[in-house]
Amino acid sequence: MPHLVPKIEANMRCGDCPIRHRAICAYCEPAELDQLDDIKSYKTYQAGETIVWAGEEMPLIGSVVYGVATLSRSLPDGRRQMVGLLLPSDFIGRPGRKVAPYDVVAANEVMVCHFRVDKFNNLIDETPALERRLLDMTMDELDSAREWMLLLGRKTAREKIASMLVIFARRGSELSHEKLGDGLRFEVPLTREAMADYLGLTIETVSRQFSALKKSGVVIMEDARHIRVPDYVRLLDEASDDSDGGCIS
Amino acid sequence: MPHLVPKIEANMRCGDCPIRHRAICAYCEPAELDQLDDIKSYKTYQAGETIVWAGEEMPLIGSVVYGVATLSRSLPDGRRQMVGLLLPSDFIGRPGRKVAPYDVVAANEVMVCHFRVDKFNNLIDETPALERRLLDMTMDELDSAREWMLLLGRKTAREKIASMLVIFARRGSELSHEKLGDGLRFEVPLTREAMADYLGLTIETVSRQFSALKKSGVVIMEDARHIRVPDYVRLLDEASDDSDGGCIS
DNA sequence: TTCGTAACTTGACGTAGATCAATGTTGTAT
DNA sequence: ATACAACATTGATCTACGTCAAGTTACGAA
Repeated sequence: MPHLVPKIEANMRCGDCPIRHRAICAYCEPAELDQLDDIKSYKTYQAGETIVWAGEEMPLIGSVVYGVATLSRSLPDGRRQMVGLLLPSDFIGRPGRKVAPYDVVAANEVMVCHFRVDKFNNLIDETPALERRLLDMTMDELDSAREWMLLLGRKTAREKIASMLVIFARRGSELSHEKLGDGLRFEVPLTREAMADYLGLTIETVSRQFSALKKSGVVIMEDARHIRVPDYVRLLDEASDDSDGGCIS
Repeated sequence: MPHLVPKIEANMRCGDCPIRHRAICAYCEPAELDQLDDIKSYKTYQAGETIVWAGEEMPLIGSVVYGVATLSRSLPDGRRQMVGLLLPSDFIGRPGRKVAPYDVVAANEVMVCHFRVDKFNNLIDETPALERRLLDMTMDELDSAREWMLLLGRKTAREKIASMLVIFARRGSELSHEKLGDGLRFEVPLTREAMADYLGLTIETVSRQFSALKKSGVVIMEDARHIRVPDYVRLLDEASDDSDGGCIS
């Protein structure tokens, strides 16, 4: 499979890392980056591979460098809900935590920057820049989790799909450095099943709503995984979102 | 309305505060508590009163001292989803945030320990004990938000009600210092409407599921707001929860 | 090229929970 | 006591989404 993944070497230094300014290390000084360099290593996972098993010992602390990973929980009978989507620069793990509460699964090929768990736990206690960054990232995560609660509890299937597409559109425009707007084209980085778990729906409903949005002309589907949005505001409208990517902070 | 609220004076010192060891101040030394004392004041709100309006300037940073407050978001057409329940010691606000993203509404009589916003923002930058506590609390919140996502996305109405009752039961046994177990009696601190918003249901469904749980003998309803649980494990079972209040951390 | 499998789509039908509409209950003000 | 309003319950009906069951499509292996 040919893929457009940045060429990242196993020996890359933190200072050259593509997520340097958005990840846990964003507030670090060069000297602090050196310390991170000493305790990190890169590892890639294939699509579908489980990175962390819920209920087992937390094997890693780290950051997503590229790719998309999913965070999910299950009920005893197997019903499954995704509780987070990990995009490049997102943090995996919780300092001091022994047991993983969620499954982390690679949706694509994913590269993770691993930190040695014990070393990282020590480092974060001594490095305010790391702790502060983690606080800010955790609060952002909490805000998105809460926004997702609104989606799960109150939105219709169609609104759920549209909301998700807005997220993918934002991510796509970030990756391609294109401005969000009409005629936008982007990839859907999840299977129908993963999307169903993300949205609290079934595969069939996801599929039907895609077809419905296509029929209404809100999206044009090049294939099952590639979408074009002729009218971005129309899509936002379908999502029934209040604030359109407005003021954060 | 006679109520069993602790006698808390407006001039109470942080060292005497009932939430001293669980709130944002939990890790503070006496000298740091003195600093908090200087920038705080207590205020009470009546049931139904809005403490913070979503979209307006964030008027406060603080902690719930007693009572229950709700955190919620709405869609433009009025659909409403509660995204958090604020119990004693829970923190309100986000350092540095200018605009409130959620409504905060008192469900009962609520006392809040207000910090002066600008002073608190300065203090947290200088006080690792505060920042670390906020990080830990925020991560706990994130875990509960994600657990709630599982509930909203995948649980049936009956499981949702049972899960909520487990939360109330835990809170009740905490307040009364009784051990969780059979024959437990506790108060439901929310109206049917607030519960519906919490669970992503309608009032009618909430009411019907209460009746159904009553008919099955899972709960005994003394009145609409007071519940007795003859068999606590049975209730846990109805909630289909995986971990029964097991290992946190 | 054909086969096999995983991902996806579509249709027919069933159902949990929403909606609409009374009715009952509780607490407070008069 | 009475009246009113907020809160809660219950019933009848509707519908969005789930379930079950065929098909397609895409794609890598032989």
